[in-house]
Amino acid sequence: MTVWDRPEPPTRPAPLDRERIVAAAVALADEGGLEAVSLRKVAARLDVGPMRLYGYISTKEELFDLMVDEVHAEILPEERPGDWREALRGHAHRTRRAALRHEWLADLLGGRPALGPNALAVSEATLSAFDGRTDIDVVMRAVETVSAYFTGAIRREVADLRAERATGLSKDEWQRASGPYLTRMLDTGRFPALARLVHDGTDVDAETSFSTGLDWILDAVAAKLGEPPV
Amino acid sequence: MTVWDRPEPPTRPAPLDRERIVAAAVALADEGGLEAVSLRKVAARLDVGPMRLYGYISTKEELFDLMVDEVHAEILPEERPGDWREALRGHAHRTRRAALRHEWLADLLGGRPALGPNALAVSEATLSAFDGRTDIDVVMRAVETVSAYFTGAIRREVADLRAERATGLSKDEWQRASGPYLTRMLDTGRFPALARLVHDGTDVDAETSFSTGLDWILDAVAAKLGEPPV
DNA sequence: TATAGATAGAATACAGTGTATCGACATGAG
DNA sequence: CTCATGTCGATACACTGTATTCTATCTATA
Repeated sequence: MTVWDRPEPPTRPAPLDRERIVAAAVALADEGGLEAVSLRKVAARLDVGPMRLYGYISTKEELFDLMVDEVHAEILPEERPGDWREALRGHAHRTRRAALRHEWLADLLGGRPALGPNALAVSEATLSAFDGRTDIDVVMRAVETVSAYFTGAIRREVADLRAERATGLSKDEWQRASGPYLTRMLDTGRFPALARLVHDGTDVDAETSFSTGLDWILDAVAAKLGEPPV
Repeated sequence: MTVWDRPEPPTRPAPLDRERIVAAAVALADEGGLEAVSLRKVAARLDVGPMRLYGYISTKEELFDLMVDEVHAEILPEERPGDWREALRGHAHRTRRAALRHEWLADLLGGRPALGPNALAVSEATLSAFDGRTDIDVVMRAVETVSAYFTGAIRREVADLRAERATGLSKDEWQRASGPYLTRMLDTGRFPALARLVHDGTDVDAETSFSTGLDWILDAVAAKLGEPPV
């Protein structure tokens, strides 16, 4: 009679709590996207009836909010940023990387105010890089502008990624050669400027494009904060 | 026997087409948000069985795409913009206004590539304001940056609007006084920079904030396009 | 004209969804 | 031991997107 043939005790399910629920939901979303997250599936993954969840969560939207806050833990900077520029840039890039790890984040980003503790901590970290500044309205505008930018940019990047994946073609192939509908549209001659851009524009990788736009905005912010232009 | 007592002919339903379907869907969404749009309700509004729609649309997502393109008709500029700056600014503001008329647009914006004819026409209009420029990569980055910004900014604005509406409180009241959860969080002292900003920051109306951020970015773009700083 | 075939449309069906409600059971208090 | 309380599971409801199947109506041919 060893450990191995002795039957395990009737494994009473590990006690439920929000953390476990959110973790299960995140796992599901990572695997199959947001639409793979259903309360029934989350519950199943925890060996629990669907209704149990309502003891910890009052609606599915709330679960989504919790998921968003959960990944904000990954967005927290590890060390104090050197200056405000580094803080804003880091915030943007870490959010982007989190969204590439959890693509469903792109669907939720900006969809509702993010007020969870981790999200607040992220804001705090970013803002604290502006400590000592008195022009706090400019600071506020700066943070808002940058986060509007990266929200939009990340959404677009993920959207493009999915579209690309759906056709199984590389972006280059898709845009230039085959993508039959778009090619046809551009060939109508109704969109000359657009056609020229698609045809002659060099396409840069997503990260560079993200960074470039971000840096432009940071330059603008610097100007508004009264720093001398480079 | 007048027209009035003569029974109408058995009103055979107006012939179905995409336009009518999309219009019905948009109407539903305007009234009750995106979640009020179900194929059954759209069909019902057209006095038609749900399955009829599949002759014109192959999936619900496709319907959403069509809806997005439909409102892009409202985003088309009425007259040719004076210069690129006016073009970009106009594009942003018209998109914002469209999203305030059709809040559900905020949920869809940036969620998938917008390639419908109207969306393409909007891009074309914007791009054509750069006609004659040879630095087309810079132009591309400029357009992308600006549209990333307004996508994100619009989403946040609508999200805030809804949150505000949900509590029935004015933004001011909500942020400062009652919003019990947030106040409690800020009172923990864990978010001093954030607390200070919420407390001391003057809150400007959404439109001004949108415009300000946009203008900053346009300034940055101008710099990159090699125009002298103001 | 009669009949076969094609086709458009409705009805039904299925596998899921979020969530309200209700009933059993366990646990703690008197 | 009894009773109250409160937790948890099962059941139920109204709805979703979409596949399939059936039934009329129209077309074309014999």
